[in-house]
Amino acid sequence: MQNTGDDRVPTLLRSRPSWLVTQLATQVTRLVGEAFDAAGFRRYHYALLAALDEFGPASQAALGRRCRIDRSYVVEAVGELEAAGLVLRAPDPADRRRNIVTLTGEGGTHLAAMTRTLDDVQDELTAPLPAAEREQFVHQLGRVLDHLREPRVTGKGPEIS
Amino acid sequence: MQNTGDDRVPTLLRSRPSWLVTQLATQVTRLVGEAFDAAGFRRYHYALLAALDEFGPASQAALGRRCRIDRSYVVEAVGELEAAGLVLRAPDPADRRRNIVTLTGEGGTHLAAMTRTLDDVQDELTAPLPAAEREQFVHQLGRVLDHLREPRVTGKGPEIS
DNA sequence: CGGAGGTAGCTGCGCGAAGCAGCCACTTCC
DNA sequence: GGAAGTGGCTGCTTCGCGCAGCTACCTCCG
Repeated sequence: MQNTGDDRVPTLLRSRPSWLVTQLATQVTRLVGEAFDAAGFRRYHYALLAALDEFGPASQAALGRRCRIDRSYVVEAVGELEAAGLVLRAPDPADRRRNIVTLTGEGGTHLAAMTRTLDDVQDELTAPLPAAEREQFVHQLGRVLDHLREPRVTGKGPEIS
Repeated sequence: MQNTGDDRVPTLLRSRPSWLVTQLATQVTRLVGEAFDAAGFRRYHYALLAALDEFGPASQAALGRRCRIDRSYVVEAVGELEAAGLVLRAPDPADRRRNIVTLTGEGGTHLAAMTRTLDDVQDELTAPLPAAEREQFVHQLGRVLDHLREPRVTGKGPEIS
């Protein structure tokens, strides 16, 4: 096939962070998805385990808020994690609306394993960036994300640190 | 409500480019989507117009390749653009498989208008970054994206040829 | 010149992610 | 003790992306 420049991306797209981010996201989703598939996991499972590991047992609603996951998905994902023996789900005696979800030892093991796998993916992701820029790149992504999450910051002094 | 740190994101997610990118993408999609909705456009429409403007008339397949849009969507999007009078679609006399898509004057006008709107979105997006870092940010996104797009490595060989 | 293989346009389907609505049980606030 | 809010759960919808398959057509090669 003659090279007609068929795969040259219009600069009006190519130069836009919005386009780059969304394009990048589909590639990343694919990459991460493959890693999770190989382990029989899904993205949500890992997020929940990570939240449990870092903040300890929590209600499903709290987990959803922390991981930015909708309640409906938390129900399903926690159910699957429970079936796999990675978490325990028990009603909260102090508040009978709640289910307290707890990480099991096996859950911690799987979390650690998946963490290693995911770290590899991150390396693959940031490979083209010089090591010195990677940390900054992550930091920038975080700042931009935070900004979009709550666009009316104004004078809200005390951070939630 | 007591502040139990319910919205603190686990660092295992928060520190990962993969998570940040996908989260960011959903926010960006929402933002851009709102801008496009207000103009009765969709993302694809703009991409196609931009490609036509930059590279001139082209077949639908070439447009898809340039904008990273699947053929099936190109069909639909070009149809809508044609109905709106922003492009012309005519069979190529030299190759009757092809439809040559051409930007109309009105299409150019709409492209310019949407470009301005989108530029505002980019500003909103990169607002939290110091001006000096924005260009670098875009550049980094581009490099990472290019890297993921052609990762022909490792003897894994999902044979394509 | 005729068949093989590739390309273009088009239709249709499936997947993953996100989000909303509504229901019931229960807690909390007034 | 009533109203409002929260937590768990089920169900539905939307959107973006991508693949499979089909027909028409072009090109290459024997």
